[in-house]
Amino acid sequence: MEGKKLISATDTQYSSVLLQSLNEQRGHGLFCDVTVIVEDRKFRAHRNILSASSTYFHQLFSVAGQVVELSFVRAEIFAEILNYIYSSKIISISSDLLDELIKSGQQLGVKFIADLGIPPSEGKNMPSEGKDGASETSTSSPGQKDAETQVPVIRPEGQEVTDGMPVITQSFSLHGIEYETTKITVSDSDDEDDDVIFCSEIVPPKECTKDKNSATQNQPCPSPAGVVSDQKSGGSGGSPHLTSTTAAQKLTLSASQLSPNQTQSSAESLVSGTPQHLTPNIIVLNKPLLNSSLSASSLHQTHVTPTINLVEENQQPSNNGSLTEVETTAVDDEEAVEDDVDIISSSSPGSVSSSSLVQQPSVPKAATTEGSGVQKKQVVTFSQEPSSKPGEFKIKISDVLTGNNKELSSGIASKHVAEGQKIITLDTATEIEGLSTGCKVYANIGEDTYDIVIPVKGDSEEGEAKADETPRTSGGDSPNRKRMKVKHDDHYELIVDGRVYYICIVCKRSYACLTSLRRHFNVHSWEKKYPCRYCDKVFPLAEYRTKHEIHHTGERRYQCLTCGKSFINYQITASHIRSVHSQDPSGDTKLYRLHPCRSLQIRQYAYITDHSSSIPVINEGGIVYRVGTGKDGTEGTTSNPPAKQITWDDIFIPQGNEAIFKQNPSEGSTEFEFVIPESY
DNA sequence: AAGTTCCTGCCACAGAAG
DNA sequence: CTTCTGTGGCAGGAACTT
Repeated sequence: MEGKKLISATDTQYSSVLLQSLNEQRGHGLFCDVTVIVEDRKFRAHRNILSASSTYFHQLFSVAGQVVELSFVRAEIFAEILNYIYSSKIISISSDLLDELIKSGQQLGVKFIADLGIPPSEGKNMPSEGKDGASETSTSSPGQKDAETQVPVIRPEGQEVTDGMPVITQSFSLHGIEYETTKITVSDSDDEDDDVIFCSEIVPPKECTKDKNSATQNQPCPSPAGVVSDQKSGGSGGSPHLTSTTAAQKLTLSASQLSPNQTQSSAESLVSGTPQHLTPNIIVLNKPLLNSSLSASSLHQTHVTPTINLVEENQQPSNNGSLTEVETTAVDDEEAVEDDVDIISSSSPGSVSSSSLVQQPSVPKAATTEGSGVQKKQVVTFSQEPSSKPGEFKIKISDVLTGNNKELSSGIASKHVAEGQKIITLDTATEIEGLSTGCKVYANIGEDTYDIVIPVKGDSEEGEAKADETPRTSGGDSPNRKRMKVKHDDHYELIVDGRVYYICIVCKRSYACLTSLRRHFNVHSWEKKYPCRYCDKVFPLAEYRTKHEIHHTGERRYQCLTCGKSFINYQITASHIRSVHSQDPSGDTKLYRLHPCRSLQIRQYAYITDHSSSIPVINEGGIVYRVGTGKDGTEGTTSNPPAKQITWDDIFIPQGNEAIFKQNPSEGSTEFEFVIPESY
């Protein structure tokens, strides 16, 4: 041993080469495992890279899936940030975007960018907690106000600061900075590679904020989900954030109505939610009645919205906590990870933050509030939905503010702040889902107690947090996984009077049937896409496509038994029966006949996924055709996998790939053997 | 007003797993 | 064979578009 020399070698080029390589991969979409949707653009990237560079993503990916939507940053800005992440450089960015860039950098927890503009001197004092500090000061500092005046410190290259503060130089290199990845201990299993998580922010970009009020009607910020082709934003799916105003979610908006300061506060909290964590928190979920009423527009305000206490069961039963709040005592370690309450949330207050639940007329009688000792979350509100069916009402778990305005919150907030505790405001149930997987959450509404069950990650349904025996096999396709069973983190469950409702984590719609929710969720995730074979439209639901295609084929399956006329769909048929025959089509007697579908093969399990192959193949009813080249509609045999695979780009990207779906039926393409129904 | 699309509970079917 | 899960059609109401 003695005689041997120990040799060390450092490849100084390695990191840069590696980064460059990764960037190239990104450029080609190679190995990208996450899609970040910002406005109407989507960015493919690598989770590892993002999470390593951004505390925000680090946390987000512990719960998010393959698709993430950010609404608090503009695409243009995000592109810059992404470029930085993959190149360590910010190149020639317009100075007027700097403020926004910095702000976004703060929100995303990209230290270098977040720290741009902070004078070195100040920088030194920057809390290592990066985001934390940033968040608190963010609203006031660098980003906004000094905007123009605040010119980032620019120094000659050689003069870099070694204390870790970034300096703007020509090359923008970061020296001496150590990202504290350590603080992020959250990482639990990460694996969730499920569906989609839409992230929005409390303080939306100016433009967005402005319209907030009108947000209900329009989408202030472009939404990705809707993104797709011509489709009308897939209904609700559209943009979960800010927008959705579908009936089911009429309640939303709340956040948007928040007063400036409210918004701000929440903003802070959100921001803080980003990178900081691991602090015992008080989760305050609540929302001022006033606001709620406002927000919900006319709908409910007449009704006084009761305050709900959400109680999250904690390991520690004994929790004093007054009704209003309870602090989350440090949870057991084991669970601590999973619980990081603060983490999460990507949802935005400003965004859709209400959950609606159709409740049965007969509301349960107070199930005893079991949550005796537990962590309580002061929560939110509810509202009765006048327009709903009698007896129905919607539960709204809405935005929360850090205690400043509400009676409750305020008290609490200050109190705990004083105690040095962190008050995390969670807005919407999204957070609940994010933080309490596996925990039971109760919502006490008036006399009644409802359970909110966050399905254990990994095993979707069956509500009751099945203690997650198998922390999910996650992406890791464990061999014994049931038929490609997909893990879904697409919902949480709310149990009302023994009845389970499935709440979409994205838009908060409630469903009585999990299958309905699953089906619905695709409008958010677009995990599967159903392209029309006649035109370039793509649908998130097979049925939509089917109905749409019927219009291409012209088949009229619905026949009026009274006059014999045939119609394309039920609606027209019913309309005809009502107007012409003055009868009620939905009555007991069948007034129409539905002929079997002849032009389209029914029940074809053909859809497309993002998965792999780049060669689109579609298999419909035993016919396999290639849609890529547009040349020959090679027909194959049935047994081929029914997958028509294309990438996100094929769908989302603009006009470029339209060809893919253009089948040009007019050419009499042989691929389609549609039978023109006689009735037509 | 008519037509079209969306939504969601319900149901049946198909295929994989046990 | 049974069970579980995914898938998709249907009804019928609602919202949206033309």
